[in-house]
Amino acid sequence: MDGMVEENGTTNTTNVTDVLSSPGSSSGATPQHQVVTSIVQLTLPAQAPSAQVQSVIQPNQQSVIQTASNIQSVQLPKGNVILVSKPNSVIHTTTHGTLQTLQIKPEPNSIISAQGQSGSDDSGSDDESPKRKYREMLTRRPSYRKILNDLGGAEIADNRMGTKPGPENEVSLTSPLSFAPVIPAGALQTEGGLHTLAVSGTTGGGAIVQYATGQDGQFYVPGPILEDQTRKRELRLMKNREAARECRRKKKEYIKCLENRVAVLENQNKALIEELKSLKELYCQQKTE
DNA sequence: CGAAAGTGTCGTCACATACT
DNA sequence: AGTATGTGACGACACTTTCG
Repeated sequence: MDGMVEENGTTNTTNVTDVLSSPGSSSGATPQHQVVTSIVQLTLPAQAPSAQVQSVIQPNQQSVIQTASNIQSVQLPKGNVILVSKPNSVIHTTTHGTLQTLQIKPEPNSIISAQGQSGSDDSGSDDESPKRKYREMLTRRPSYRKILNDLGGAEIADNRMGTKPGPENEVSLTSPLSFAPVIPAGALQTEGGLHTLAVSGTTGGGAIVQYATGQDGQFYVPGPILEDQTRKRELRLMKNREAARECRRKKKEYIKCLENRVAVLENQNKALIEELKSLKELYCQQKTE
């Protein structure tokens, strides 16, 4: 990704026509690009059935498409559409030597479906109810996984780091219990001779433990119940540990993508400013002649 | 050089949401 | 309703940087 930013540092607008073309261009072999208010039309020449572009694409957001060879960037304002004249065309994006495929579907209403290398959860099961989709849009910020997929970073997201169980953190609850003398008020419930106790941890957490009391008043924890609770808790902690790692990794990736996006947009801005400057100079030159 | 401050990482908990 | 999952928040710890 970092490499991508550096590559994008130079924008050369002279080779625009090498990759992007409009359907109305006179020659199929020398394509051109056309940006119409909110629609970018692409036509791939017959000789070039696929063209490589780099992209920072997010649905419903201003997006950027750039060629792998720094040739051209096309900015898509929010809510825009890419039209490709050839149905079933494919746009490959390159990031760090890996490919992401954007499949252009022939249906008029389906614009682009992105398919990362992982090919995981993007199977396009559109049986989601509109109600659910609406609610999702309104209430839940997209997960990093989703955002990354949208950004084309799915191939990175699946590149998991090695996971180690971290035995030093696997606190065993099978050790002798010593909570009985410090039972807080209201934390004890009894049902059928079996008591449920809420135990507070040292770091603000807690656990629910069940135990029974014998005839001598001593309490004991039924073995199978304790084992089951311990096992469940350890399993939950382990899963959560993994989930936290994954979440942090995705968050980092997400931030990296955002930083790359900023870099790309800054470069574009710089190029546009330069272009404007030279056009102004040209205009002043012609005016004085 | 040692203490304090800053930074990064990790495990855990709590909670919201998704799923079954 | 119960369970699974994702993620923000928190505290602990290790490491680095800064300052006197």
